[in-house]
Amino acid sequence: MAYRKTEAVLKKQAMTRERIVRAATELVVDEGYAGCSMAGVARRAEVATGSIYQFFPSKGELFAEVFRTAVSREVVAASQAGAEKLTSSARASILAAVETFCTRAMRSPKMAYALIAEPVDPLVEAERLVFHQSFSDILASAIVAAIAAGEIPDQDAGITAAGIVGAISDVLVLPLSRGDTGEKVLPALLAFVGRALGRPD
Amino acid sequence: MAYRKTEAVLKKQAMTRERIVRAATELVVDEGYAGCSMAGVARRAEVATGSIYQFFPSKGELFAEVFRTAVSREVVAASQAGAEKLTSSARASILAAVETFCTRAMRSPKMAYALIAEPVDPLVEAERLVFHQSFSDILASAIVAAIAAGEIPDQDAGITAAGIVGAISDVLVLPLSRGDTGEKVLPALLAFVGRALGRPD
DNA sequence: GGAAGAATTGAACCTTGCTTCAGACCTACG
DNA sequence: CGTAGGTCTGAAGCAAGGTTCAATTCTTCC
Repeated sequence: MAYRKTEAVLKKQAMTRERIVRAATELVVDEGYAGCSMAGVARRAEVATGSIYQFFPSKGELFAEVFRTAVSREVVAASQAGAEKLTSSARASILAAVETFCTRAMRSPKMAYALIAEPVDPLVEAERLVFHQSFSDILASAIVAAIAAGEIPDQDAGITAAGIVGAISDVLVLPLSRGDTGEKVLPALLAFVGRALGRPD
Repeated sequence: MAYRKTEAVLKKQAMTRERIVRAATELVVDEGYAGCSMAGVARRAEVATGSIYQFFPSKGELFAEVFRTAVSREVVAASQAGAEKLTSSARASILAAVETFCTRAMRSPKMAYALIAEPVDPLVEAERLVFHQSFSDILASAIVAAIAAGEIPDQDAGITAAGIVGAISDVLVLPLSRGDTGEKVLPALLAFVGRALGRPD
């Protein structure tokens, strides 16, 4: 046995892997999923196409990771924003989460469009479902809290949450797919969400 | 000149064309867009693969027509349902349109999923946007009427309409993608839409 | 330095399914 | 009938892009 992986090699590989994920992410941010090819990722990461396959078994798996990471980033940001407002009111907390999500989406429209609505392969599609679901779950628990606090009327929290996520998606999709910032829709969207939550009877 | 298209030939061709569109539509209803290949359409329509290209320049164009037809059918059904309730109240009219849409969607889940959310090619994707837009437009004008009638508070009708379409989509997507009927979500969804429209102050 | 073995390269390969097209078959009309 | 021209067939062609792999380069350790 004349060769054994050393610490340095492992570290270098980890960096390469990360560079690949970063390159793929940047490609989605810049061009959308449609503009992503393995060759393109390789070029941007400065590795050979074949090298990607040392770290990921397929294109689907690579981009599933890209999406998963992006999703978790967004979910954390939104739920943090919600948590910060929790002291004032449950309503405000929900609206803050929604607003944060929208603001961030408008900052990377291509990525947001990819996460929300762009056609992608099945493996990646699954991550998108996770995204809608995760975000919906955050809202749902906030909604449950708001109901308990008597701030909004009794309702099916899961449906309301899914409805809000859907409303955000559809309202943003057109602006986002154009690369437009769609800044002016935000107030109206927040008003919509506010009404959809309802007022205590 | 020893040949000139006769009435009978034209008629036969029109029938063939229609058979192709019908076969393609049935395929989407049965298998979703993912299960549609040109060979499959040809088999089902009992023509040769090549014959399809006598009527449609590409797969995208064929399915764009399939989607366009399906969309207009749904839009007509929903707006009719809305119009029928218009005498009672503008609110009721909007809710009737939404309910009709959902009920019909649940009857052909694969087609509904394809129209709402399934990954498709760009040409067909455009039709999907038209779908969301058309449905949104119907709701928007009903919403404008409701505002004018003082039944709901002043609001950006376009955003509310888009929000409602999005909410419907997202609430239905999970059930639909599973082929589930999702019957129990309808009341909660209608309640959501009702709240989102708002009550006069 | 050199042998053993791992990582990396990138051009060739392969798969999938849309599209084409040369030939067979019809239809119209003299 | 015959011929001119259209229509239909379905297997072959082809494009795009993901994946593979023989050759090369690098890493470890004696």
